[in-house]
Amino acid sequence: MKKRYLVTAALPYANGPLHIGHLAGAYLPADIYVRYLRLKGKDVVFVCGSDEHGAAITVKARKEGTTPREIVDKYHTILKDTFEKIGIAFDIYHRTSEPIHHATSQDFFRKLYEKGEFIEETTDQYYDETVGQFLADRYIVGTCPVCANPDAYGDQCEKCGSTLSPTDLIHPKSMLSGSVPVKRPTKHWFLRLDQHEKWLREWINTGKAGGKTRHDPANWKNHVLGQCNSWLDQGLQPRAMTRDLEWGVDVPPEIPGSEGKKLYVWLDAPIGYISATKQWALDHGKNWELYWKSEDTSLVHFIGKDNIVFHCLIFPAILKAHGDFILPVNVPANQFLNLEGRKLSTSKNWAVWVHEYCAEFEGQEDVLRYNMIKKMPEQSDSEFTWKGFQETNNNELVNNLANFVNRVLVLSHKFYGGIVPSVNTELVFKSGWEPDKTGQYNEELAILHHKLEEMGTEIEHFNFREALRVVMEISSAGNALLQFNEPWKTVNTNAETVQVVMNLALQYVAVLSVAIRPFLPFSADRLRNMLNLSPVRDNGDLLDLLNELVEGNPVVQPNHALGVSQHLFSRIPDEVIQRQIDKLAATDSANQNADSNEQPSIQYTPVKETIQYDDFAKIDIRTGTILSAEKVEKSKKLLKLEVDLGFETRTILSGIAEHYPPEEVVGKQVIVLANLAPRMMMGTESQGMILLAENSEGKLSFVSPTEGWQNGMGVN
RNA sequence: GGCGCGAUAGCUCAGCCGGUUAGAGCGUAUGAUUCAUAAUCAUAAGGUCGGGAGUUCAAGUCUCCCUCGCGCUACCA
Repeated sequence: MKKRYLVTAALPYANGPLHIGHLAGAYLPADIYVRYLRLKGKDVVFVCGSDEHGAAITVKARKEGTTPREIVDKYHTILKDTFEKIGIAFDIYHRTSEPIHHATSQDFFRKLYEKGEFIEETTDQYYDETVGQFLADRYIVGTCPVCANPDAYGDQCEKCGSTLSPTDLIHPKSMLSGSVPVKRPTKHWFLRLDQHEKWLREWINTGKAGGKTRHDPANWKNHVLGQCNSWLDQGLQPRAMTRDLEWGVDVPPEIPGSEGKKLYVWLDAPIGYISATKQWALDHGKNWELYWKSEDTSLVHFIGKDNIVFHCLIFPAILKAHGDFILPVNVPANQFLNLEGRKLSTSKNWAVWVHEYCAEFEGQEDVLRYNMIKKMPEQSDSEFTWKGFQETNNNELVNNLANFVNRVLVLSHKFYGGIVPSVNTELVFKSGWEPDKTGQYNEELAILHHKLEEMGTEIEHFNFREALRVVMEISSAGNALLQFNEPWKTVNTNAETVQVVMNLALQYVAVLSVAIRPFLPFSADRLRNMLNLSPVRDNGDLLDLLNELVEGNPVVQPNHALGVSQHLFSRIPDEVIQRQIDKLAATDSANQNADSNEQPSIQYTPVKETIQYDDFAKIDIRTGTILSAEKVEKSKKLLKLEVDLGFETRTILSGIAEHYPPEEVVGKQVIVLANLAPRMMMGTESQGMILLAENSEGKLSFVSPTEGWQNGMGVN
């Protein structure tokens, strides 16, 4: 194990609140890991913060008639507050709008620039001529080519979730002015990822970089390695590190051509981890560089699977390009959590919002945490259901854990007036670990020690579900210990043995009060209080506990006066669950209403700029007949058509494969744009364009003369 | 279309470099028990390991093909 740890959790984007998918994906595993390390007395810093830049925030601000600043302030506050309420124990929750972050990322950019890590490249981007501005992907709306949603953004369709690029949109429109954007060249700085491919490949697959072993790939998750290699095998391309944006970190002004350019999220967000660490160090009189530049530090990024290549390839490349920084030792990305059989969706409001949960289930934060851990999508996507939430709470937290604690405390008060009995360690009794096993006091403490170590090993390997299961085993064994020995029956006939059993049961409870701390921090505190023990300190308390147990020493001493038992967890009745299920159903029907309301209001695209007859006269449109059609290999949308124009036969590629099977279009008479410059697509030259009518849902229909017509005739 | 990951008991998931009758938790059934929030404990039933072919003395575990889910990514005049 390394000397110190720096743990990061993905920066949540400050344009919406936190839902359970975020929690189960990144924040909870990170929190458990960090709390565990602290319990083991490790030097660990846990950083996170709001990601507050980018076009989506400006778009949202524009929509709501407010400023980006107000948007990020609002959500930063909600996010920070939610994390606190649900017990995610960051050392610092920072934000990327802070000056220290702007300075840090500019320094980073400057360094890479000076080292010649960038190439400048000019590309065509959509530009809005009426407002004189380049358009970010999110500033362009149009019809989604997949689901025909007329309000899809240039980077993503929020209705069907497809990832898009602005050129995918069927009728692109600028969100700023409503005008049709034009393509215009713009210069940006690209990181030479291609030059980093070789060492990244070695580092990912062998753990070696710069001749030193940095990590063991066997400890990385399959899907993480798989996705990285998928990218590496396809060849890394230079990646733009800047954008034409209005809301973000400026490219350092002394760099020529920097006006109007902002750092792209690839740089901005991960450097947020660094600036957060800097701010934390300032606040606590520490040296941030120890955590980012010392080989003794273990850097771990907790993220969701959508962020894998970014944290495993791009950010490491950036760190390496800079030269002074360490690389992550693991990136334990989780998969996705579904809700009641469907993907979580912020825009469809298909989610359980953590801040709402905290308000509606006050004091039951740990119940959500417990469920999230049980359903953590560690290896594959998983599913949260309210019914399952209720069942795990009632069956495991109430019936098993809380009940065990309660019966031990109640019996202790009943038998000994709440004073921990002393023990004769020579006596034997029935062990709770398996039926018919004989127990002995010190042996049982050793088993507890072993279980805690097992829990720790699982956490260190990012197997949080398994770790939690091990903890619950202690509670089950405790219940069995009572069951087998039946102290309520034998307290008078075999008082001495009952004292040993009850004392041991209290040791179980005390061990649990520490063991559950990383998972259920609020309950751990309550339990300590019930035991009348000081709260667990996040500073080596587990280490101390392990040391005592291995020596055969009890962790609650004889004669210690216990506190009063309260219920650690309460049963959740059907009505409460039903209310949540109804709430989701209401969301569902609201969505459906919204859908059906949209149907009648067809959005007509605005008529294009007026042209002169001469412009039209340049266009040569002819009648033609499709002779043959076949699917273009490796393409989803393209059909390769042979079209008879009378005077000649043309090969034309047309993006209609999703609308028409090839056999259905053969023989159809069509209208062809005949003097369009030929263009190579998928290795074939397309010599024209078939004209099709398109409706508001993106469906296509051939246009042809109403009567049979000769081929090659003009259309005017 | 390409690539990656996944598909194992009713449910949620473990199964490392192939090796005895495939595991856990929850649920279910039966029995025991009553200190405890009708909680607990024991025992049992339940799987042709997504489908098909192959390699091997031996395959959930390796290879190939197919189906489904999820993610990344390409083409879209």
